[in-house]
Amino acid sequence: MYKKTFYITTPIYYPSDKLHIGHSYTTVAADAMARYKRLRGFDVMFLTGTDEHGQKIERIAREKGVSPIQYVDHIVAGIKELWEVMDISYDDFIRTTEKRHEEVVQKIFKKLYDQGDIYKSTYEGWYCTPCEAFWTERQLVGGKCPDCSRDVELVKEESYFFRLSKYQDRLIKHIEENPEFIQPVSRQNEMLNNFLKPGLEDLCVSRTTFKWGIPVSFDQEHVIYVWIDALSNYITALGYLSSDDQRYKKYWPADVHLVGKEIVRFHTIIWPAMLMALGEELPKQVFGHGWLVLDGGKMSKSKGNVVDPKVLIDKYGLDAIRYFLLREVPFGADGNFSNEALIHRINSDLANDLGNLVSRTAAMIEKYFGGKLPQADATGDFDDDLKRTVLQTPQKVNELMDRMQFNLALTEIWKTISRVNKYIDETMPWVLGKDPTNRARLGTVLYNLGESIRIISVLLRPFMTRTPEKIWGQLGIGEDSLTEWDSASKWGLLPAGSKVRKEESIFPRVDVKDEDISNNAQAKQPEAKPVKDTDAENKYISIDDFAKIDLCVAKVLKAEKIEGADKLLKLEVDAGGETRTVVSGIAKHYSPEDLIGKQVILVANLKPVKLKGVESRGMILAASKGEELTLATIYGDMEPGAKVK
RNA sequence: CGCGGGGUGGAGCAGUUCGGUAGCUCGUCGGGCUCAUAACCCGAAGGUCGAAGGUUCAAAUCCUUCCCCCGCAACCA
Repeated sequence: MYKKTFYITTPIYYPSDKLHIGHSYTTVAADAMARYKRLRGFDVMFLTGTDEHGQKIERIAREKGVSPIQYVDHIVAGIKELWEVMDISYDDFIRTTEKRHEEVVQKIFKKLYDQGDIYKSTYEGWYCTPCEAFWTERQLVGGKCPDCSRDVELVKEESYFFRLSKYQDRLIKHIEENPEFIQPVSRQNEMLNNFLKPGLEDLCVSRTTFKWGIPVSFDQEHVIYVWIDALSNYITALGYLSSDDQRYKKYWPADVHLVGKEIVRFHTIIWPAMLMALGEELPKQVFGHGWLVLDGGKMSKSKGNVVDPKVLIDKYGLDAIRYFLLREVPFGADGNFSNEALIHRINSDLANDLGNLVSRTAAMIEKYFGGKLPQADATGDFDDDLKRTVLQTPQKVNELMDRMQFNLALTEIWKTISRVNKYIDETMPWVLGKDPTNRARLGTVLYNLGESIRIISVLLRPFMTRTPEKIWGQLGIGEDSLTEWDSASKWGLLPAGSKVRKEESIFPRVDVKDEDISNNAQAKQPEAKPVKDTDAENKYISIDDFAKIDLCVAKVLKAEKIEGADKLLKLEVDAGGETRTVVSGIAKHYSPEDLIGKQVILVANLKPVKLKGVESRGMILAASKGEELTLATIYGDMEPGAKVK
């Protein structure tokens, strides 16, 4: 039988370090989509992998005293292990160091060269010798290397270029005629206005400054730079230009490339242009999702605030993490990641709503019917409304999943869970249980609960990989016909007489007191930057360094103690047209009423931080020695907001 | 004027396309219930929708100006 195909990819990750929760986010989303499509009957191809070449890997390997391939082998093993732990159902994992990839990349390069889409020219850039890195004019920070802040020199290098500019007009046309191509739409405008309309420059696609890459087959001095090497993974994995291109014929063009918003550009400009040059079809869609941000700031290795998914899974369980990632953030927008939010989701959605629903239902079937699912032959009030709500859910979930709105799909499922919980209160089975004449009605109520839970469990299958089976275990479901996707649209499949057994909670509540809910619980302290300046230079800061600190006069409007903290006061200050909340550790020295109306000095651009659950935006200056402390203030009156320098 | 996103009850968000009772989740308070994981159900309080102007019978929504936050600026999902 012919099945419709569905080809979905994640980016190939750069194995310079362990992956963090952001990579998991992309991959879990792709996995949920792949699972959903499989359940809908598609022949799915789900590809992920690693982008293993480049100067950075070469350098890190050298620092560690191993060969690049040894280094990436090690990291990639860890990545595969992580995907194993996260139940990522990828169909293929491509590594750019594999022969099947390298050979085809060389062919692609040669082909583009032969047809004139790649030409040799010179590349002019700023070179930092110690870092062995090229930078463009715009990348430089104050004319210095953005990595090490040392001087750079202008260097000309022979290089191959791809005629990106040639495809500019066709790209613009394609994007404008295919609104589905770039999702969400906001990214489409960004690409058009920001990059395409102003005009594209030809792209440098080879390097001579490092060796860890795929050599240009006809010019051994050059290795192929990231663009052609990495992006082409989406077709080399399918056997494009190889002796066996069956999978390419079957699955290409991709239905969706799932990418983080920062690489939308490469996937919607460079990659399509390459495909146009090759005369191949373009992917149907590139979906750029947002980021999980931590403490309002981007998660990154250099900031040292990365969250390790494994730690979270060990602590809270895989399905809780998968649920959180897909539920918490509208797919496409940025969202906050915090342990606090995670625990909230686990407790309220998973433990209280879903877990508890399963528990109370199983407990009642055990209690009133000895664990044997009763018949449903005494319908009554609320039944129709319950069934209608439950049976409407699959269609809603389908529609939302087709638009990759994971969070909304889950919201729909949880609305249904809520409806089912309400049904228990409406029908009050514990009251029915007291009067034997109500036995048939009680049985029906419990049957309806069991059947509702079955349908919910089926709908959870794309998102959660362990929980549905746990539920089936408790409801005595063994047959596939009761767990297929389509079975979620049919009422009454669960056979009476099924053996129901209350087992341990599928989602235990997390005791918040035991947890460190601060966002930094999972974050490493940023490593101290190696000192690069000489001692003499370090002793002083420049006027520019000082200028980074934004000090201003602020007037205290409100002050109050913070519950549960003996040193902290919560202050509302007027910082000149702006009211800020600042948490200050001065409660032992000042009482709130002392402070109202006082003028203080505020460090206005200090990174916000949550103290005892209150977000503090800034810091009040004070002088202290030992136990003594006194606030810094202004000599005379000054308007709030006035700069201090 | 580099580009983009955002500023809505205590927290996190929806609503802004095509103006017309400001909605959801969590939290708080009150009530109900006791089958269940101190869970579940019902109700209530709480918002000058970043600021100021303008258009309009009517603005969170349209226009103008401004302020603040975040990100991007040739490979950090």
